[in-house]
Amino acid sequence: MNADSSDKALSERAQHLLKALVERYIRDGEPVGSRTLSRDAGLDLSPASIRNVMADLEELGFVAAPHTSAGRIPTVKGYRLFVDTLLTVQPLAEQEVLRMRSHLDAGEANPQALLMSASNLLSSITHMTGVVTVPKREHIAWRHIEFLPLSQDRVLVILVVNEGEVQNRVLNLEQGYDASTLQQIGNYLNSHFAGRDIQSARDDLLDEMRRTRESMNELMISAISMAEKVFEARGKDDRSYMMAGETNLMEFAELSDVEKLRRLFEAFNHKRDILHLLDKCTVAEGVQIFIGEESGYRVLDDVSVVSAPYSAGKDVVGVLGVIGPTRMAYERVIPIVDMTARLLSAALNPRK
Amino acid sequence: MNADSSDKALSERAQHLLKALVERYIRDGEPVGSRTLSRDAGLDLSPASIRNVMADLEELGFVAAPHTSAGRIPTVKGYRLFVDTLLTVQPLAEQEVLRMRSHLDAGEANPQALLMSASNLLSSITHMTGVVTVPKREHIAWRHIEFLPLSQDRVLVILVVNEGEVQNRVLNLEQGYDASTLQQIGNYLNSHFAGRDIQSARDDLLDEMRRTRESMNELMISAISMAEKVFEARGKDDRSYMMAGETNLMEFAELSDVEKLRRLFEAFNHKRDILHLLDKCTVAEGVQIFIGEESGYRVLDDVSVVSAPYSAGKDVVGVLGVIGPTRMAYERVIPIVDMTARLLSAALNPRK
DNA sequence: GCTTGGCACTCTGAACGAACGAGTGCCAGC
DNA sequence: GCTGGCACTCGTTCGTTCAGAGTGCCAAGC
Repeated sequence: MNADSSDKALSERAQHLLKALVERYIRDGEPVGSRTLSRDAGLDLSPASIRNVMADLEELGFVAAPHTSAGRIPTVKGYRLFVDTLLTVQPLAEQEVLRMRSHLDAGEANPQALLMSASNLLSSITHMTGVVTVPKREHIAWRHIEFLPLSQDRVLVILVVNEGEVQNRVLNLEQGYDASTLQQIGNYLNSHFAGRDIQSARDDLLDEMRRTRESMNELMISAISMAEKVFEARGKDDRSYMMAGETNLMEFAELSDVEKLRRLFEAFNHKRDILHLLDKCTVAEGVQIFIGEESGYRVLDDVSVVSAPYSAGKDVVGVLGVIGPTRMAYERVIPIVDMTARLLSAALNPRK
Repeated sequence: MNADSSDKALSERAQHLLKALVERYIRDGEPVGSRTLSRDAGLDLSPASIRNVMADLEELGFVAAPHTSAGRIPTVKGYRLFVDTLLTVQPLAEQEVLRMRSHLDAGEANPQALLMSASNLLSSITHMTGVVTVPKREHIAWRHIEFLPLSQDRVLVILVVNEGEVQNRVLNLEQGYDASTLQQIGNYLNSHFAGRDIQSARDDLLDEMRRTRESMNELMISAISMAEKVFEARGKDDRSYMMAGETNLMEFAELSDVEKLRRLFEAFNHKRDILHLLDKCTVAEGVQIFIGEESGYRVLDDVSVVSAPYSAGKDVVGVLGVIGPTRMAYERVIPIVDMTARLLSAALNPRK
């Protein structure tokens, strides 16, 4: 009917058949032929009629045939239409939500452990790879800093921020400090900055450093330089993520190429590309999906990413998601990712 | 000559040929035929003679032929003899040692980072997987404990032991404590136990708990219970390891079977088997090698583990090593593992 | 008595073609 | 516009063939 490829004019029937085809392909992983659809789609059409529709769908780029005498498989464009408008999301059973909640709670109040737990949850119930970015907060609240002398010129700095996130680092100094001096520095910093935003604390410190310069007592200079180093350290490995279930991906037939797997796993290790992609999801409202090449990263050509932002308080602070083969059960994965994001947000929310 | 299979009586020539065969096979990865050895082994023998020797070696179980018309490949027993008595270890070049040392030092004084760095070093220069167990010390020195209130019933405990190893954990308590009470508990514990062995500190605490029982003030009881929980936490994830370069293993042709790789990677994640194996190496003097099935763990049937214990001070505290295909360049890997263990020991040694 | 050339034999892997099955595209008829 | 029919196209599988590599064994030679 429509010779040009304006997507709007997809007939009711074509949509229904595309949906049936995608669902079937996701289930079996094999190209779907016209005979199968004739039996399966519930439209009471002969294979020949279906072939006509298929020819249209192929011309419009929604499906493709691996070779002349094979059935059709969805293209990325086909998957996209499917998840955007055709897919019927299966809401999670009450019981399943409870199981997820209990998995996340599990007594572990430590934020790091909580993220790991969420990642594990995602990977275990989807049988794919779960990923959770480390929260990136606009405001990081200074809680406590502590300096411990290790030896003559080495000092251990422990910085606690937010709801009990602990960072530590060993500093090599030119000059030695005794325990009580370090204690004083710590006390000074804590009394001034506890509860405040760490960014502004940093600015204040730098400001003060500039203003008073020489006249400043030596204690303060060391305090600033130490605190500075801690900020730096925090800035660096801030953007990161937790992953779980990487090996799950090795069970999928479409990823049985060792070379592709290697590249994928290396991308997981280097984190950069994955982080860039996930960062894009921060702005989205709810679940966001990248299908195959849509992500724009070569290594992710053969997988899809289903992600959702999560928040702590009012602000979106991170993204979590699932990475799996393009041929995944989206109608199941989407609500799972969505719910995990909600549960994690709830767990991170300072309940009072 | 020797019809029975007593290994002692391997002729000089047989040993020489076995060595040549193993070296050749490690280099090329293909079964080695008699013609090749005739050209290559420098023995000036015809292929026919070599075939005779090969037949003997096969009967004794040192080599095997994948099929009738293929050359021979070493068996596990063959590799074993090779690494035990035939192999000529190539000492590391001075320059290489320096590069390794600088990689390890890299300014990072934090013990955790140091271990990771060693693991990375191993994997990057061998192109295989590096592993370093977290140190298990006989004596863990209590350095500092700190209690921070997070909310009404949640307290963050930070425990510092040894040379700046920081552990933290969030405790959920029935009863609330205010900041100054927590401070007092911390002060009490630190003044009593700083510098002492953590095991004995624990015993003392338990002792004291038993002796004074009711009469004990509430502060102390909470101190003990908190400390106890920290000990527990420490005990649990104590035995662990750092790994690097897992993906390197995916480049080896002999490990191109995705299913095998999956099992191997899952073993890496579960840690249990690998830890058991590595623990065995603690007792060994120097470099210890497990070839294929020798390890006794199915998942490790297709790989070899080259390991060496490392120490801090006088005590052996951990093991590091390399995991790679059975067909690896042992003469190169052995000195690398050995040197890395020495360098790490040196870096961990409290230099004064 | 060890070493060696010769020779028959075995096995793998690649190349080839035939047979088969699945599925398509197209056309003519309803 | 739907449908049955038919020719056609591929991929897969299977058996066959052939070359190559390497062995085992035997008999001759030093």
